[in-house]
Amino acid sequence: MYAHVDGNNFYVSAENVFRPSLKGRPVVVLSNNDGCCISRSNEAKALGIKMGEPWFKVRHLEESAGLVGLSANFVLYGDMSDRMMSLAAGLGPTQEVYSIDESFIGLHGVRGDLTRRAHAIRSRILRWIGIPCGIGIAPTKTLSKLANHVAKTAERKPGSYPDDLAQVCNFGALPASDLDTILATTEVGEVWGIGRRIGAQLQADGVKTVLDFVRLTPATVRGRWGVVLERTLRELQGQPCIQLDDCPSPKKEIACTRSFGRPITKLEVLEEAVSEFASRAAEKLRKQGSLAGQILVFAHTSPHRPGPRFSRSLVVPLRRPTADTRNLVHAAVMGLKAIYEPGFDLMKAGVMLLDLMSSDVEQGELYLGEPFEISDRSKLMSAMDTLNGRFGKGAVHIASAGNSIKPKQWGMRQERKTPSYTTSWDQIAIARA
DNA sequence: TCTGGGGTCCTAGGACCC
DNA sequence: TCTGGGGTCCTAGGACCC
Repeated sequence: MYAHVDGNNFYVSAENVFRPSLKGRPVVVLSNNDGCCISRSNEAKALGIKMGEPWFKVRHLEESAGLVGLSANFVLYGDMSDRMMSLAAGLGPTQEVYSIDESFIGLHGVRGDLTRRAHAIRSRILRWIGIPCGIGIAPTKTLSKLANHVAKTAERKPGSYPDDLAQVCNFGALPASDLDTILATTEVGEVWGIGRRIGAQLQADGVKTVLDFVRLTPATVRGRWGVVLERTLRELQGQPCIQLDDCPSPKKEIACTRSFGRPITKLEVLEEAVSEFASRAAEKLRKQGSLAGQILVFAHTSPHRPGPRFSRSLVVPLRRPTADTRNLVHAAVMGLKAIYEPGFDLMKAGVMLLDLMSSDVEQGELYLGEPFEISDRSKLMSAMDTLNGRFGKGAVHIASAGNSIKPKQWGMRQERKTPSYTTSWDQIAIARA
């Protein structure tokens, strides 16, 4: 048995904890550059605001409907997530943290009434952290996510499902006929692993509900859509195919990319941005103990704006695998210079580290220039990481990433950001009696 | 004026090997 | 008329997830 736990409207709920006056109002949290809505309160959903909807299209609702738009505060959300995950872990012996607001819990060996246990954990998370959660329980991961969907929908839209399934929904405790009724009232597109494209194809074939889908045969599904969807089908039929992954393997690629707050045309400014992206990516790389064999750099104009288009990328092989910021920045800037052309309003750029490998297997070399020791290089980098950890991001950085005296010309727009209530001493929340 | 960022996996096709 | 069998590696593109 598996449980799936996730926070309702997670980013908005995290903001609500520190600004209770937002409760009951339509609130959205915006992506970087205050671009799109990436989390919506129930009231915002009720206004018809879609996931990913551009802010400029819904902004008029500030006046007419009291809509509140907040810039994303990922530091706050990350910290609230850690707290929520540690409580969710109390549900069973193993946990897979699947995303910032979701985890799967393995329930193997857990005795007693699972539904009651889940309700208790849910109350604890609400009381101690302030985040409302949904919990789904079922024999497979895919079914547990679906059960959670039912738990949430039953709470948000009374009458859509039996009321007693609200907040916590345990498929394992349901008679088969009740489960069929639930599957028959749930659209096939709600299933984890069925996206827009395949959802539309299934609909066109007359497979409209989850029950319709579950009644197909694995062979049919495999023949038409492949092994991935076959696995989803089997999971829905109750056959576990996706293991709990409680010890995630290191990333195979690491990216750092950004849209700019305004168009950039000058190479010098781009060089600063790309240096910064490569530095950030290098930090992530060292954190997971890897080396990169190649680095990709790209820049492009906005796909939404008229005018001449530009979009280019280049993969720069590194002479030898490295996690040294200086090598990675150098390679990224060389790549940028090779693809750059003047005369375009560039709106986005980024780097990706590719061909990652463990730093345990670093290959030495015969080098006929200045001799160096591998360990000296990593000492410098870990000194940098330690300083930045203690004194804040960018306290020590590479010169080509710009300096703090001159304001960044390529920064993001973030006009509505809330304080880092839980992670910064000078922004800590103050309780008043 | 204005549209995010970061990942994974699978498949097909081409080049190349013996 | 008719054109082997088995394999690897790489890339691009498509689909999905949050």
